Amino acid sequence: MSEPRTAGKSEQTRALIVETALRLFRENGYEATTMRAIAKEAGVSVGNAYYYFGSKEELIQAYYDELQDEHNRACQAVLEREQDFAPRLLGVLRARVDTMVPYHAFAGKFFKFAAEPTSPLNPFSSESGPARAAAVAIYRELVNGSSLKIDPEFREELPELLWLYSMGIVLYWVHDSSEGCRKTYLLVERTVPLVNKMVMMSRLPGFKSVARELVGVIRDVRD
Amino acid sequence: MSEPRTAGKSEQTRALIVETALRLFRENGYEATTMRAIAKEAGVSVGNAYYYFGSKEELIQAYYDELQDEHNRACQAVLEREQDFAPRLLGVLRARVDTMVPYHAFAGKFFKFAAEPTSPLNPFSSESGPARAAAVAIYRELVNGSSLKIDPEFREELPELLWLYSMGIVLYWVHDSSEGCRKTYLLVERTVPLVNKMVMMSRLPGFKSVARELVGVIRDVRD
DNA sequence: GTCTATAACACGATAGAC
DNA sequence: GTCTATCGTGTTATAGAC
Repeated sequence: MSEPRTAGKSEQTRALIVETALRLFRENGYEATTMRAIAKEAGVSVGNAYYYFGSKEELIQAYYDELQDEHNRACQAVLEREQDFAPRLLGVLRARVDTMVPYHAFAGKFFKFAAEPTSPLNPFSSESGPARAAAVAIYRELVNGSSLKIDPEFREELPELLWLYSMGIVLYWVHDSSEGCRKTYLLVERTVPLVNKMVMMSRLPGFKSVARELVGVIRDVRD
Repeated sequence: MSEPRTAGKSEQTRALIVETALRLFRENGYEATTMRAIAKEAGVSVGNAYYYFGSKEELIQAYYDELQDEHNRACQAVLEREQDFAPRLLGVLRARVDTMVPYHAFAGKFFKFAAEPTSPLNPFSSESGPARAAAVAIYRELVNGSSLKIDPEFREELPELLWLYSMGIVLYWVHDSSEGCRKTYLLVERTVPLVNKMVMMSRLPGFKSVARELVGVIRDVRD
């Protein structure tokens, strides 16, 4: 019978490799960091690194997971604090940007992989399904915990729409070269009231039909 | 004095390399096609291929340029034929998808580079400035040639907004694995009436302010 | 199952000769 | 402008040790 310690050791090695990789990525950039350097710095062999991670790209998944955890924690605080829809949305999106900002310098290199349809890293892939579901769940909690009075069908789809909106913010952020990503924060602060206004308007007669139609489109083109 | 033929030869070699590369990309995919294979098939040395194109990635630019030309031609036909805003938009977007569909199999590999902020291939880069301006110009002609009665400030920004919308369609298309990209066509057909309706509504009192605010946001966060 | 050590491979890219 | 030779990289293979 093997000790439970064995599994612990394995996890330890895996974690060591990830930490080392992320540190080197941060210090020298993604492309300048070689698998040989990661292995050497972590004190393992190249073969061992490949035993745990099928490719250099796969190391990025660990970074995504870390980001997601961090964002989740930040969101819980926001959603406990705020009651209304707009401040909740603002807080969640600000938290999203906050967690990403420290990695802005090399996020672009990572983002490249997320953009590839065939990559498991892309947020629409089946492999990203659980991560995506977790992210959408935040927006569902955001919506459900607020006193938003809108069409139930629209309310059902709103979390996914908000997640898409957040992906748009991320897309802008990746390309934002302003100091401290000031412009991304500006984009969030200026668009949240707009989104809020449009959501509110969806109740008005004459706009219900637009909202309904929007729901129909989403359901038809969703994978 | 060198003959003008010399410059012609250079252009000839360059064109030969591009043609060969695009053909091989199409036949075997982007990643399976090596620079060695391109050079060999074109009858030049690897070093010579790199003399004309700084990287394998750079060969993709030629493909983009080709797509853009094709789309421009298709759009002229549409814009001569249609007068109203909605059919013009529908025609232009359908043409956009039409020109891309034959390349769907390997477009994803290309798209990856377009997503990288540091790449000259990305549509928001300064190197893409002229191509982007040409693309936005199509939407400007689309708007100006139609009898659309909207706020002048909003009208000024609408072409860029429509271009962004078209980029969203492209983004969806890249990930669309339905036969013949049926779902992308569906997305276009279902969202164009929605966009049209929202643009029309921007005239109504109570929505003018939203449209104005949107214009303000765009101007503030634009690079 | 976890790990080392080293060699080898194919590729993108570059150097330097002609 | 064009070539050949070479480099550095991600990745794989081999051949084992514990």
